[in-house]
Amino acid sequence: MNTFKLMNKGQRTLVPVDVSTVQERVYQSLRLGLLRGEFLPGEQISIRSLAEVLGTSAMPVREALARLIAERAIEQSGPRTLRVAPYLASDHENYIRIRMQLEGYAAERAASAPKDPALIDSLKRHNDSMAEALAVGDFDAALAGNQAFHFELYRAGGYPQLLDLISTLWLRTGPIVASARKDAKLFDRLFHIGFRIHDDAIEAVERRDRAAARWAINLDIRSAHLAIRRFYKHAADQADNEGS
Amino acid sequence: MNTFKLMNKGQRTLVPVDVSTVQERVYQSLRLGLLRGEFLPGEQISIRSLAEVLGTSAMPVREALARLIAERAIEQSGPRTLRVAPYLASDHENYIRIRMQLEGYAAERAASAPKDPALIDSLKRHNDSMAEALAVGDFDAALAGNQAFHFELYRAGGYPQLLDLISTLWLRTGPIVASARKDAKLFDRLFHIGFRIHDDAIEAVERRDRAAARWAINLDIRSAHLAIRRFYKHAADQADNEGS
DNA sequence: GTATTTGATGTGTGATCACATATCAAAAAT
DNA sequence: ATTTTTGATATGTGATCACACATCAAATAC
Repeated sequence: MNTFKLMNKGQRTLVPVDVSTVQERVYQSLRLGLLRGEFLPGEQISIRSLAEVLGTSAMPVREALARLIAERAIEQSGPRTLRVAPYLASDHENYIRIRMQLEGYAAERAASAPKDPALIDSLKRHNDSMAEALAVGDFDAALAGNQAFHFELYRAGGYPQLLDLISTLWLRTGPIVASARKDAKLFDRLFHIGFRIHDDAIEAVERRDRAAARWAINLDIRSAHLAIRRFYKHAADQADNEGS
Repeated sequence: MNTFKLMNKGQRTLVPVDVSTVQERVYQSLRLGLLRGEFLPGEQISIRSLAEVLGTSAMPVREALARLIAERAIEQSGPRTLRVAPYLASDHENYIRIRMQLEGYAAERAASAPKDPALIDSLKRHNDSMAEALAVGDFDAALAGNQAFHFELYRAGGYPQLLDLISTLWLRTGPIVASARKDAKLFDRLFHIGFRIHDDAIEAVERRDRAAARWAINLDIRSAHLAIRRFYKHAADQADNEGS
């Protein structure tokens, strides 16, 4: 008669409980939105408006935003105002340097890991999908492909904690990068260069060349940074001209 | 006539508003508690109990904990259970490697910055206060001195964002480090070694020797790590013996 | 005596309300 | 016509309540 109980107890130990709270889904939704550029840098955020759009009450949104504030993806610009972190040239440059340290290290670790043909295949696939998306002008898919490539590589480094830190950095700079799509020509060129650098990175991992892997990723980050800086500088100049 | 308006617009940009909400004070309080070792690794956390102790309602505590969860200082171990991140040897080792990348880089930047006698003085003062605290067996003050030394150094690197990342890493590993105080002998030796390494770091900064600064900080982190690993290994062995 | 059931207690989650205050446009006074 | 005042609206913050569920010990049934 206690057969059932034993069964229950036996399978109870580590069943990955899928308790998906409303707050969690709101959080993931906002996170995705930030990475896909659905929020502009500096854009004001309202708890109640978001709650209405997402079809929940204000409570889960409030908590999800609290988490995003803790990750510095959203900031409190005043006593009663939330906004997406705006673009600030010097801040962004700081983030780029930090990202080079962290992501360069992750790439280095990925290249040090035992050779994994499946990884190489997967990286190539992500990079190709990025190029294909670019060919048809689908910037959303290109961004997703780029992100998938990078995180697949970093995941191979084998540090969940490092991956997590890098994620929050991407979350902070996500809206800034994604907004650059407004200049289609620049965005297109940026990703074409990225595609070639990714190829170098894949080759470096294949050769298990740590230094080359780090170098490639750092070049990728830096070149993207330069393009984005140019974009915002251009936007600022244009705003000045209109203002005068 | 628009003088006032222009002034307002000019100074509006970065006024550091001091709206200290209850939530913020709760958050800072919990943060300090974590860093000072008032919570044990793996300890269960209850919103309502904390609210009672802190003399607030559950609401601010809930939000403060949400932020700490986002920073991975507290984790959700089950559907309805919060706890301080427990000690896990491999996880902690990962954090150590990441800290070496980030804090080593920060030290490097501090050593690259223009020479600043006030900084050197301040570093020496923090390091001495750590040694003095140690001499009278005040581990709380020693921990505080150690922390002050490190963050003073990193602050000199000039990257607020980097400092922020390092802070969250310290928050995650804080309870683990602070708990090691239970082995007074080990803790004492750990800090004595730290004192000497800090001296090397100060000297490196004085000479503006980036490589030496990075090396010293990395040695500091690594040696602390080894001591702490030994502490937890010893504690686990003891628990095994008692269990047999 | 032992195994099962039950019930009290404590947990995080989410909804709803009251509140102080920031913002902005309309109205009033100069 | 310009400046000042005012009032409506929207904001985040915090308190309180209802709820579903997990845990554990006491009570019950075997």
